[in-house]
Amino acid sequence: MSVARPTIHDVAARAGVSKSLVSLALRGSPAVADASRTAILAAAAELGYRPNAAARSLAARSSRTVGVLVLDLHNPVFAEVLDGVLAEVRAHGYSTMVVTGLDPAIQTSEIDKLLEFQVEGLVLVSHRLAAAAVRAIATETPVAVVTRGDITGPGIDTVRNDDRLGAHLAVEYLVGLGHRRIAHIGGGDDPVAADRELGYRQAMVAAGLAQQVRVLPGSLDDAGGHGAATLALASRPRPTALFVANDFAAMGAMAAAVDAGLRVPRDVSVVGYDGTQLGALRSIGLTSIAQPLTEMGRLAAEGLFARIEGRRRRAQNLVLPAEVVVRSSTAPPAPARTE
Amino acid sequence: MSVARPTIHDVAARAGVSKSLVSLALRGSPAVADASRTAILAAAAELGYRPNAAARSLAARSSRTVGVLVLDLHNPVFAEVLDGVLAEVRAHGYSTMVVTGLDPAIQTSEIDKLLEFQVEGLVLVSHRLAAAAVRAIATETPVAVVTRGDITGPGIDTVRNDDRLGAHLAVEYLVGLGHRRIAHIGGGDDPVAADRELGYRQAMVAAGLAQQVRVLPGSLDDAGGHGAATLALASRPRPTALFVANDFAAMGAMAAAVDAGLRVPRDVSVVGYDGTQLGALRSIGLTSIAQPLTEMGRLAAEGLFARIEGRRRRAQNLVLPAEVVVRSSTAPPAPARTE
DNA sequence: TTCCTGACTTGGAGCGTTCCAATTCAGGGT
DNA sequence: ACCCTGAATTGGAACGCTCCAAGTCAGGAA
Repeated sequence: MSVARPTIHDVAARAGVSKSLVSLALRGSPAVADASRTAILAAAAELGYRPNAAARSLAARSSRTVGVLVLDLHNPVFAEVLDGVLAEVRAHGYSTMVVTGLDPAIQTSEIDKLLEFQVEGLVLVSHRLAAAAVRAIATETPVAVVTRGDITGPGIDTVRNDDRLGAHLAVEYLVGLGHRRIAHIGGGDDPVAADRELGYRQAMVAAGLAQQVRVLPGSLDDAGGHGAATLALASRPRPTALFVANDFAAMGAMAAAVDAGLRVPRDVSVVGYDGTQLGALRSIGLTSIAQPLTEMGRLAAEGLFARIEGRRRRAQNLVLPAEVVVRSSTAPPAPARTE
Repeated sequence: MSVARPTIHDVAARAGVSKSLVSLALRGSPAVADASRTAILAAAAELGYRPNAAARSLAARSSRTVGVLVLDLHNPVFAEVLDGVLAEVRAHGYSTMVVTGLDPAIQTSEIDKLLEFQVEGLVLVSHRLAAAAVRAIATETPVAVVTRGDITGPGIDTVRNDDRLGAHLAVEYLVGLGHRRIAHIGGGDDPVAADRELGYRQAMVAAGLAQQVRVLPGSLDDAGGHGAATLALASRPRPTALFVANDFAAMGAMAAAVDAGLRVPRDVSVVGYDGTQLGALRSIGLTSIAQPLTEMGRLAAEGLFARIEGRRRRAQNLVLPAEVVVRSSTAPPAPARTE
């Protein structure tokens, strides 16, 4: 391609000043005389000069970049969190390097790359790393974990919603509608899913429905929700409502209901978790426990900057409220029949 | 955080060799004696040495990184394209820097950042840049554009599907089912959407249905599809099938049908475009014209490396086939009534 | 005039690597 | 004993920038 990009030297030569002054002018130092500044900017524009980030990073001993690891870009949850992170990072004039990987091994290698780039902080959105790995990373650079709160330590901020409380909200909402046979479709061994399941159990007991507790093992995706819901809906007495571990799986559960010849919400109500924009699509209309995903991303980044800029030293563990967002997948149960 | 990371000098001192040999050993040069290599690797491990990417990039005059711009991470189309890009880039031992931005101004500033990082190539997934801007970028670094083929020039590869042909497939498939009143929900002024609309018109004429051509202006999202479909379904005679500009909008259209008291596919068939995993969700089951999204991403990256490595100089414009993926949103039209 | 001051400007020393030419050194051939 | 060779290793010069101590220079005070 283009041979030899112009450097700061070329700009200096063209403007008839020293490279140091060019550096100063380009970074907006007020000490530069107006005439010099004008000449330098003109020369830079004429040459199509573009600063070399690697050189700047090396010389300034600062990359002005934060890294972000997201579990899976297919799940819209992560896109929403990312919105918040990116906006906040941009507001601070930093760059973001985004990497992904479902597999922990890939996650580790991607994080290594970020650290080699000398990122000044790391946001982990739903990682699958071992606690020891996260703590090790936190000794090198500030870390903020979004959606999980189970790993803490010096240098590790967390931002999450209270999944247990969210599950309570779901159960209470369904109970309020008149449901009693409320089954839960679990999300596998994910720590977040475990909390939601626990919250479900506690809330059922608190509502005097200990007898009705029913948990079907599923997973956090479409297929898992479909499979578990199929089983749940085939059992007798059939549940009148399903509280599913996340929106993605809830969509599978809704399909399972249709496949079983049931109508949502007339025959069975479905509640998801996350409050993704996906569930808000008109053809889905999923009632869900909504987390403030974008805000969580924003807060994670904000917290990171507080540490990068030395405004805070202690780790911060934020817990944000979740709320029931009612759409069209829930309704009071059909009047009791002789089941 | 951690003060002063160990450098190659520290490793050299610890292993009792010169920094040059450390550099050689770390990069796996066969010229290094086994004993030295072992000592160096051990020293590096003990110190927790991590190479500095900025320094390497500067000294080697190569960042071994490619940049990727995606329009919008919320649309699963892009996640699928990204899968292909990331896999191919990783296979070449390069890193990827992903940036996003719906707004052309943000896209431009993000691309500037990528260029400052000295990326060695750029993949643009559904950008919204002016042709002149893309051509300017292509003078600095190889560019591959995915999903659009309207901007060409030296240094610009394109990978897309034939949207016009895909639209033909959709119409022919619906005609084959027996549909005649097939309306099209357009996707706005996007060049991709324009091709799909054109293909629809041509295919209708080719099928002898010139009289039935009906195009409703919409957009490439849920709301646009919903609005346009509502209008289409309210008109008389009502279309028996809707061919919608993309999957996202098609989901809105399906919802509009339900809202109008119609059932899909009994009363109206819906065909989308893109073949996203979203449409494959069990509760949606959208028939769609599927593009090989991941493969397109992979090919774009592969083409980029062909240019980075100097194996090819001329621009390449790939057009991949699309295919009808039949799911549950289409069926033969209901037997004709006296409409 | 001389000195001082403050506003600008500058050269050079890094930053942590890679790359290259040059050096060392053991062993084999003579 | 001497030269040659090739394998292994090395020092130093970049790479393009930032940062700092030091320099220049006009104009005002003495």
